[in-house]
Amino acid sequence: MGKPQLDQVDRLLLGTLSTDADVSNKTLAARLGLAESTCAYRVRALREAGIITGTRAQLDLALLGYPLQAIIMVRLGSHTMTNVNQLYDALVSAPGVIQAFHVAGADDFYLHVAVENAEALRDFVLQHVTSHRVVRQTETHLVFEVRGGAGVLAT
Amino acid sequence: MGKPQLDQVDRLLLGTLSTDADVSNKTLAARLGLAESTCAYRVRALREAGIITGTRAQLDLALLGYPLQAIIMVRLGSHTMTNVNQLYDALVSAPGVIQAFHVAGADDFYLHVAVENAEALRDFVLQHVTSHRVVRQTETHLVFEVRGGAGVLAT
DNA sequence: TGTGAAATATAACGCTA
DNA sequence: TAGCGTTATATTTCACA
Repeated sequence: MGKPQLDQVDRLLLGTLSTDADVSNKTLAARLGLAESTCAYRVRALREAGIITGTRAQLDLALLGYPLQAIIMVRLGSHTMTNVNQLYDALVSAPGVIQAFHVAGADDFYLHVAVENAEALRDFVLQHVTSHRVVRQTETHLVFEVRGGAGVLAT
Repeated sequence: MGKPQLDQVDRLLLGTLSTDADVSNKTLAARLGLAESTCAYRVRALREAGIITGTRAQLDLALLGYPLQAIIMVRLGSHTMTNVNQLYDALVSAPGVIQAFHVAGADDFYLHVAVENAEALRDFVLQHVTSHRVVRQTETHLVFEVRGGAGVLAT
């Protein structure tokens, strides 16, 4: 499976689906001026090529009762491979974690979390982050707002 | 429209759909032991309540030709409301931006970006970030890996 | 690309607890 | 009020021409 060849139509399809995967094949085809069968075929091909890895429902976290978001920067004291991987596994499975970035630099992980309130945020850090021995330091930054970006297909 | 009352079934539905929104209503109902009509009704209700805001296709950015990801921290020199908002608007519409966080603390924005290579990353910062007068400083951190977290429904 | 048959989704209905 | 099962209608999916 070599590098897939993507034309402009594929990029338009991906751009649309990455914004709204609910569009029916019918309207998707009409929007791009494709035959329905062709459109369905191309979307399926993009899935089989692994370009589209899946689709996810987006949730309103505030309405769900988690109106407070934060980025928690996590710095380790020891960087053996097992330490890093075990902590990573633990962090991504902690309840409230939306995304976990393993990064280069002074910090090792950035955690994007959503919680009920400030108290829950404090408890999260204590229970799921600093409770790990290997964690040397954390820094918690309140998130005012998150916006989805234009993505890589905006050009 | 007050605060919606979510029971355990709703939380299971949301947990499933936020992981894989492609499941058919039929299998979704079977998995939770609901009648198909009930299942469809509840999902629709969650949409109408605004809990489910939409669904998005997830893309494999590396396969798409953007194998390099980074977090760019952006610090402003002036924080008037118009400055902040105008920059925010510009940043989220810059090609390659996956997400933009407006945060509290020394930095103002964290940008999660995906690019073709290191050169493109440099160009992105120069063209779409530091080119704005109001930007005083940036700090770019390479992302080794991103993982989706357990989410808020993991409990 | 177009077509047609099978599968599925949607929405409305009445019935029950 | 919420769940269920059943309809009829619309739509999607898939294999094939």
